[in-house]
Amino acid sequence: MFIKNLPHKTVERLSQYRRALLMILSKDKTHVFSHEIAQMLHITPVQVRRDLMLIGYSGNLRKGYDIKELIELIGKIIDSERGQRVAVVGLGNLGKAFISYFKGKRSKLSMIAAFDVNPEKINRVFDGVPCYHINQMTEIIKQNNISIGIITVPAEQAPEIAEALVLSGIKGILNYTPKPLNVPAYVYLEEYDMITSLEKVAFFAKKNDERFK
Amino acid sequence: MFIKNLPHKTVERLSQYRRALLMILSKDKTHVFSHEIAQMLHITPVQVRRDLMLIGYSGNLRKGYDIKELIELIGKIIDSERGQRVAVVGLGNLGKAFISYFKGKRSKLSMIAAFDVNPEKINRVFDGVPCYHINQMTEIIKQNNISIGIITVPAEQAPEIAEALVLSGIKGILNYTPKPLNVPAYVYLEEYDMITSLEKVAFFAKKNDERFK
DNA sequence: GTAGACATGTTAATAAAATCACAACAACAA
DNA sequence: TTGTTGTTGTGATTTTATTAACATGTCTAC
Repeated sequence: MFIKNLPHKTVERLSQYRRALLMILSKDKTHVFSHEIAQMLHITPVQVRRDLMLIGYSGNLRKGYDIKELIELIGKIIDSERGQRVAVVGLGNLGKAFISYFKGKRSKLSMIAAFDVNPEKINRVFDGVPCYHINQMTEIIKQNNISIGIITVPAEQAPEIAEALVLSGIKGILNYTPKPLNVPAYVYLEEYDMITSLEKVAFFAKKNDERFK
Repeated sequence: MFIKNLPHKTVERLSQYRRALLMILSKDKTHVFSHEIAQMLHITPVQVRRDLMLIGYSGNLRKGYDIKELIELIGKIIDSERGQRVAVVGLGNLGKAFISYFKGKRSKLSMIAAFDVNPEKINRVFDGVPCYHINQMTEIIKQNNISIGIITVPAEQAPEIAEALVLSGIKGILNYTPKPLNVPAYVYLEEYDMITSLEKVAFFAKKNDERFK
């Protein structure tokens, strides 16, 4: 399903809507109102309705949105029909954390492999995900048609890893190192840096504190 | 130092500018141009200049910006003069990852404590940070005047932890669980969810792939 | 039926963020 | 002196994201 130019933020929220909806599916409810979704995610009902409008979904005026239908539609939009395979590069604490978080989330994304250089980790399975030596990365990525890579190695190594991923034919990279990466335009890159986030919190916490004093 | 209403994104970038600048301080350079900073972070030079304008810093027309001065000024703006103390709640893989990342970053933020319920972790020190039982959280937070909390516990427990943090007098929370939290307005809350990020990458990777084919 | 309560869907308005475009200026070379 | 180059600083514009406002529709109560 194709919808032209879905805003970045909307894509993020769709992912969250889906998860929230999956959580309430169990509770024998079949429909949900925009204000209920909004409350779960602490955003406004208008925001929810606008997002759903953008993906062309219409709810029932009296009953709200059909939960199952909506979950399915979101899937059609954000998931790739044939699924996408993911690998984590760097099986340190963060790599492990990611795999654990990921586990059990059924979806079109599957975590196929981890890569590391530590001999104690290689050829072992962590939380269902096998770990290989980084030397084998290109080979395994191509073999398994892995299209998304998550970088959780030490910062200095990030650029070479990124380059290798790109050469292996990866389509998207999620970079958790503080080192900004350079990738060609046909590879989608998302970067997140914990320290920046923390400093941001620190700044606004301080500011808030002054304001409310 | 007070500057009214610095945009969120600018605050994030200031943190990154500072880190980038600290990295090049060593290399006997004393000045830097906006396009150099921009290149390091993969943004535009205009963006850099605009941000610096917002914090009221003026460079030298011919030499660029004085690195030391700029680092200092950024510190004056985003750091709290008396420093801020941080605690991690949940010493699982993610909690550990955060502490490791944090280590060695000199700054006005200090990582004071971790909390967990696992007896094997309690009363031990991980990467220089002592771990206590969650029961002691309020007490230790107050004692040490900790003002920022990072939540890395399993999602179900996040709301109660958040509430406890707020009651303990925390001023800012960084929530890594997928559970959206509710906090009073005087507490600054930042949320980040790895799965959402991954799904976003997956979506745009897929889209990019179609577009460039 | 018809008024009231309460949803959705959407256009319009506003706010936040990024970019464009260019004036102003310093150093240098001819 | 005068042009050339390459920079900063910033008003104007554009783009992206959010919020307001309200028309429209459906059920319920009377």
